[in-house]
Amino acid sequence: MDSKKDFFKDVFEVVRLIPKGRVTSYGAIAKYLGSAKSSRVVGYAMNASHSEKKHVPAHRVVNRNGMLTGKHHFQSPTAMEEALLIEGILVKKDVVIDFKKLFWDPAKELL
DNA sequence: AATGTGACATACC
DNA sequence: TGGTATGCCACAT
Repeated sequence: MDSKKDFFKDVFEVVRLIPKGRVTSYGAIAKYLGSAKSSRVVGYAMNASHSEKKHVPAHRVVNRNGMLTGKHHFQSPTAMEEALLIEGILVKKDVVIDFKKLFWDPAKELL
């Protein structure tokens, strides 16, 4: 209540904690924050990440399907794939390969 | 101020 | 098996 962006701030923090070469899902973050049903807000936070002064690796966040649904919101529609590929994450048809293996669950990793 | 929309997820039909 | 409906919260108009 201090700030309406409290949720956003938490999301950004978690996203920044995502290790290189790993990916996570909106629902995982939302759940970690305590609101699994607020997954939409997580996605919205990514959209607001542009307002954040610090860089937020939003490219490491994908939907539950492992699909790069938000790549269109990046600087370039290919920036997300490129960024992921640079980190060693293979992307095919806008879908993260071995997403299940590369999946980084904050609720478990940050436990 | 109120309504609508959205980078999702889950449930139900 | 897939489309529809609802929940969640913040932002845009």
